[in-house]
Amino acid sequence: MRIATWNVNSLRSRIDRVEAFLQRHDIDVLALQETKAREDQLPLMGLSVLGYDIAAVGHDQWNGVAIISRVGIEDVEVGFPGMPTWGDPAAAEARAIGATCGGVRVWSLYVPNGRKVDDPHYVYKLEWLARLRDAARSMTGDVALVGDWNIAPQDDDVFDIAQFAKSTHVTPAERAAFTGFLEDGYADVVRPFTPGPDVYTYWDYYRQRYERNRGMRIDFVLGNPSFAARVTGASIDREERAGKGASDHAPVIVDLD
DNA sequence: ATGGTAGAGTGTCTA
Repeated sequence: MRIATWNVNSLRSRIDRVEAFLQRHDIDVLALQETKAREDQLPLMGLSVLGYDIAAVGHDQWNGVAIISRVGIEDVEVGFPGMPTWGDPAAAEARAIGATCGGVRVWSLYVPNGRKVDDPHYVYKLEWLARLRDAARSMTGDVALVGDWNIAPQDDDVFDIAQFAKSTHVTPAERAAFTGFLEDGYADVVRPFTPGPDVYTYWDYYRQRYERNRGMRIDFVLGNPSFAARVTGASIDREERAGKGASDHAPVIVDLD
């Protein structure tokens, strides 16, 4: 089985790229973030023609997560138990969706950005991660927590750590939150197959960051022990970020036995 | 400190 995660930065504006990606890589399950679509704007006809079902939670203008699967979508859950809200509850809700696909429990996660370290959104981000960790501890079966974590766990995961001195994504508190999942038995199943430095999953649209490979590694697949034991390979589809009409994130792909 | 780009949708907000 092949599972992927992708911050697509609008599903409707990039549906052609999504369909091409699914076919190019023979994807069974695709977790999406920043779909920027309400549920009533989904599903999209082309996906069902290709044999995929979709489960989604969305919002008018931003956020939005979805899971696309051709191996079934069962026990769909919007949000995880204890997930904090912020501002518009509908927007806050549209950051996590879980489903069992082909026997694997997949969570598509869009971790709050945090904005600035002195912004209340940063506190919200840390609280959100703490509650996710609590929820993840009691998840059973083969579990994958996938998506845009908005954390660069290592200095090598950003193009120039000096430029992030006063920024979110690299603070000790955010990195400790990420490490907490590892302490609980979850593993980054992609990094062993994609050794860095200078291996990224996101490049800002500004200043030709992709062309100069000035990016960040912030999209991860964290698997619990039984999931991780099934992983046979992983890759980052860096080429998907190239050219006109690309998302600012590249898809991350994991193979299971 | 600011601005650069992109997507939601027409007002700015979010990243």
